[in-house]
Amino acid sequence: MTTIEQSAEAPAVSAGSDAFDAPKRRVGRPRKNVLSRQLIIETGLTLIDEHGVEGAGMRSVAKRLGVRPSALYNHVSGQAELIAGVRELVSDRIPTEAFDHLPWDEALTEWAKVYRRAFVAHPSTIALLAVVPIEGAGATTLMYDRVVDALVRAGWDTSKVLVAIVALESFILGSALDAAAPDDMMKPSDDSAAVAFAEAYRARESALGARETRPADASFELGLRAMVAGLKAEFDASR
Amino acid sequence: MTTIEQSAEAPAVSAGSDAFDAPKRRVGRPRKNVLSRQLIIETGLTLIDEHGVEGAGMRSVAKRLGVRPSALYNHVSGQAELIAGVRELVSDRIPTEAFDHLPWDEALTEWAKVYRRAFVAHPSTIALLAVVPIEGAGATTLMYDRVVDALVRAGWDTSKVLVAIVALESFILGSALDAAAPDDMMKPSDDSAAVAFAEAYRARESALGARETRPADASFELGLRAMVAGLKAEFDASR
DNA sequence: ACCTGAACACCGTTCAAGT
DNA sequence: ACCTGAACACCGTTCAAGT
Repeated sequence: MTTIEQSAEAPAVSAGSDAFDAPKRRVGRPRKNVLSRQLIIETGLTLIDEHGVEGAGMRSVAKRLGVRPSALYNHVSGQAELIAGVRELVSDRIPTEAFDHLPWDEALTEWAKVYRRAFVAHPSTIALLAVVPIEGAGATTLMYDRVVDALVRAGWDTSKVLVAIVALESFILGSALDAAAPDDMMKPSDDSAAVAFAEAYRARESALGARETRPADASFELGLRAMVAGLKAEFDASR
Repeated sequence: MTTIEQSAEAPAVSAGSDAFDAPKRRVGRPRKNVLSRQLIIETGLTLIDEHGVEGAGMRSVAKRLGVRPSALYNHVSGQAELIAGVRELVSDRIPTEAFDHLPWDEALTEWAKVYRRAFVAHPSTIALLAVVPIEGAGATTLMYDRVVDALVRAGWDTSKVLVAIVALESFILGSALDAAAPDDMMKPSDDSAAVAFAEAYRARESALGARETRPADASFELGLRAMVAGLKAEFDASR
């Protein structure tokens, strides 16, 4: 209400510089479409990368596209579909070629790394997608299919393979979430009563500082090594 | 605005049944405080449990407490502090006694289970807390201290112990996130081209259905076993 | 079919006024 | 110090009107 009144008060010069607002298009259907589902979703991802999840609302996407918010509803059903679309967009870029030429445990390690990297590149998306259900027909399902197929061929029990993949995926998403948080998220205060923790915090800092490694990356590497080794031990024992 | 006008239109009977709205309190400081920081945060958690995260906004908390939204700002700085408070409230309930009488690897397994359970009991909080920075002086830090102390006493390298704990924590939070999602989140459509995946999905279904186990629980158990075994192998090898 | 313009029903937060 | 009442600056979404 206020917003509308304000923009109605100053319809003057349309100041060209960096303004994404004030669509100067007259009413009625335009001769050529200015929007598409894909364009809207790509814009959503761009805005998420620039300003975080809360910067990618319907009104912000519309503004960036030089369009009124209501115009978006001709192409997406609402914000939920926008978010689901962004999720698919990000996960479509996760390669699975490692399973073509590597032993299953090494391929799984490679896959986990690129999987996590895809989401760490868009930190703000992580909390979102973990919650959004994937659509049954999407490219994400095809990625799972590739991984399942490779593990079954390698000798994994068909009824257990998904359990293992989901376990690994939980670790990947949790690690991506951790990577999205600031490095000093759990920095102890100087006068902290948690002396053992404070000591370990400092020891980690100097150990990682030498190698220029982020704490989140170090934890991911260690955890991935541990989990894959544990899975392999269980796999070997069962045959 | 609309809300205010509506409640002003019907100030009539104060209909007692299940109405939480329309505070019948006159202006000015009340003789006895009706609010407190703790009460506000506990109400926040209650509403999250009842209606999910989006059901616990400032206005909803105020309504449940029979108070105007602006009254909350006398006790919390805003929504961010409310959420951080809820996080602390949930994680304060995670016990660490297992470290008193069990070997480190078994204690770590127990801790992971109760840690995950605390958040699975409040599914909607999970995405939140993973992102919210913990306050340096809170009870969460003291929990970390307890775990670090136990592992160091057991012989863990001081510079590596936090790396391992954060790795395990990533898995725990990822698993809690997974448990919060519906069981059929990745159910393949009947005509899916992902045949290996669909086959594995059915095989998992019948294997777990026999034991009445949720898929998310099975993955957590397997992943936890694998990761702790992997950590133990690396620990044993390093001494 | 696909856009604008206007409105509806919400948010979180600020602040003066009252006790 | 701690509440109400009113307002400000936002949201997502709906829908009639225009082409």
